[in-house]
Amino acid sequence: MQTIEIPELVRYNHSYFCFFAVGIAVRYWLMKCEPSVYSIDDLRKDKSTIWEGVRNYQARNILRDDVKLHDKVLFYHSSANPAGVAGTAVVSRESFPDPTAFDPASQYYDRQSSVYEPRWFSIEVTFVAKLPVFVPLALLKTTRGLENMLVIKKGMRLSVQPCNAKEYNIIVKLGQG
DNA sequence: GCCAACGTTGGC
DNA sequence: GCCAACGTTGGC
Repeated sequence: MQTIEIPELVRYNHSYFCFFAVGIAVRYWLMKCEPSVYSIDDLRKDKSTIWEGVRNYQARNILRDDVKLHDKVLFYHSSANPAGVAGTAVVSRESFPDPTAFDPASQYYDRQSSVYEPRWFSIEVTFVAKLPVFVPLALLKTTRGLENMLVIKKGMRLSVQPCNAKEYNIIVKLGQG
């Protein structure tokens, strides 16, 4: 797939350009991971990783169809004490069949997923930064401008969630302390 | 297509 | 570890 780079365009904070840029502009995502499985420190060490093992259809569809090269990612630690945003990453490869689904030795193996008709999809993300100050969920819940984030909604379990530039920037700023 | 049972997620 | 909230499975 061909990528269209429009850094100059997105830099304009002007409604006409923003409207025009919809569809090709960089998108923003919040991606959950249990730090006991894979943390922001692991990503910093590895530099890049395959986002494998997503076995939820809604999240699968997002990974397969919506997450694009250069999209920005908030790396969220779930099931942690406390849970919250630990860092940022960037999408470095667009959707491809999740190799763990084909691997009988993997805990994510799915015999119903074939190479010819893959059921599950991955992307690759690359480390950008670890936030100097961890941004806990409790703070997300009380920060103005983040009211519409999915992650603060009760019962929201989607592991790959859309967010926007405003929310991303607020959280990154919180993470600077 | 309904829905109960079961499994998983994830905050606390 | 608890448990509420979901998502999936499978009998009917």
